[in-house]
Amino acid sequence: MRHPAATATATATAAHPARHAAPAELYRAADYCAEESVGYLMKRIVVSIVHQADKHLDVHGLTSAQWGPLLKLRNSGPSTVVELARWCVVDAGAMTRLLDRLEKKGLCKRVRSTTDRRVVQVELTPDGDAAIAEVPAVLADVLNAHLAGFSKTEWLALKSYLRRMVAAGDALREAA
Amino acid sequence: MRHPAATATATATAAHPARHAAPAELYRAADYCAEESVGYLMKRIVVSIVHQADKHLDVHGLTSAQWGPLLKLRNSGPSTVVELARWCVVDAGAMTRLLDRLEKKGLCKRVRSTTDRRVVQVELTPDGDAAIAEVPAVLADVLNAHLAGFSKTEWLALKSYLRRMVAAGDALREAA
DNA sequence: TGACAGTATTTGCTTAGGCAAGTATATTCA
DNA sequence: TGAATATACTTGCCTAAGCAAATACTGTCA
Repeated sequence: MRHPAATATATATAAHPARHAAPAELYRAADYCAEESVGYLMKRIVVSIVHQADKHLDVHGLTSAQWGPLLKLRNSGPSTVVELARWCVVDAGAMTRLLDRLEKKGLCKRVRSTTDRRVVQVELTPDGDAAIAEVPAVLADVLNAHLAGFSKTEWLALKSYLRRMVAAGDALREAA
Repeated sequence: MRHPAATATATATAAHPARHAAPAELYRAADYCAEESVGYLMKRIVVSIVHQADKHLDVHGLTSAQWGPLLKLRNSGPSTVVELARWCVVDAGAMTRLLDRLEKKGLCKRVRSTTDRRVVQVELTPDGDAAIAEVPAVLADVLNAHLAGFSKTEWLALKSYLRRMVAAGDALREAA
C-alpha cells in the first residue's frame, strides 16, 4: 500500500486499461493532519446529516438505520436481504437483524420466494409505507440546510467529485 | 423545517449577520432520489475509506474506532475524555468505553487531574505510540487511492465545499 | 444421480454508538 | 456560607455493525 503509484499504473495499463487511475499524491504520512482529511470532513458531515434527520424523524419512531431499507423499498419495490444490505452499505447479518426489528414493528414483511427458496423478498406493509412517507421531505430539507450558500453549479461539481471517489473506492474493492 | 428560507434569512440578518446563509433549494421531496444525495454518496465513501484502512491496520490489532483517539493523542498530546469524544464525533459515554478497551490493551492511560478532580487526562503509553505510528501512512495512502485522478486544484475545491458543509452543520446545531 | 461449489439467509460473538440517569467535583451568586 | 447550577465522567439499557460459522437451497458437471 505504500507508494503504490508505479504498480497501480502498471496494473492499469495492463489489466484494466481505462478503469484505474493512479492514486493521487495529495496526502503524505509525515505531515498528515486529520482536519485536512476529506475522510474526516465527510464523517463529520454524514454524522451531522444523520443526527438532524433523526431529530426530525424520531416522532415517527424510526431510527437512522431504519429508514434506509424502508426508503429503498418505497423507491424500488420489494427487494431481497442482500440487495437491501448492499444498498445500505451494511453487512447482511446486520440487515437480517434490522429487518427483524422492522418486522416486529409491522413496517415490513418477509415473503419466502417460491422460485428460489433461498431468497426472501422483503416488502413494505401499509404501516411501513405510512412511516416512510415523510422521510424524503425531511432528508431534502436537511441536505438543503447543509448546502446553504451552494449554487447549483457548485452542487453539481461536488456530486461529480463524490461520484469519482465512490468509483475509486469500488475499484479498490474489486482489485482485492 | 419545511421551507425555512424566509425565517433563516431573517435570523441571519438580525442575530448572526454573516454566519447563516439561507438553505439551498437543491433537493425536493417529490423527486428525492438517494443516489443523487450528497449524504448517501459521502456515506459510501466514508465506509469505503474506513474499510480499506481497517484492512491494512488489523495486523496491529486496532479497529477503525480505536485509531481515532490514539491519532488525536499522538498529534495533540494528552486530552480529556470530552475533547476526544468531540474530536471523534461520538458520544462521551461511547468514548469512556472505548478508552476502557484501549486502556485494557495498554495503549493509553487515564490520569485524574489534580487541579480539577472531575477531569481525566488521557495519555498515550509507549505501546500506544508504537501502535499508532503506522496509521498516518496508511490513511494517507487510502485517501490518495480514493482521490485517484484528482488534481490539486480539484482536491482544494472539494475540501472547501466540505468545510462549508461542516460549518453549515455546526450552525444548525448551534441554532437549536 | 450424486458429489461439489456457489449463493441467500440466519445466528453467535464482539465491538461500538446514542440517550438518559447517576455520581463527583467545581462555580456562581444570593 | 450554602443552595442552585454547571461540568466531567461513568453506567445501564437499547440499537446496531462486522465477521465467521452454520443452515438451506440451487446449479454444475462427472
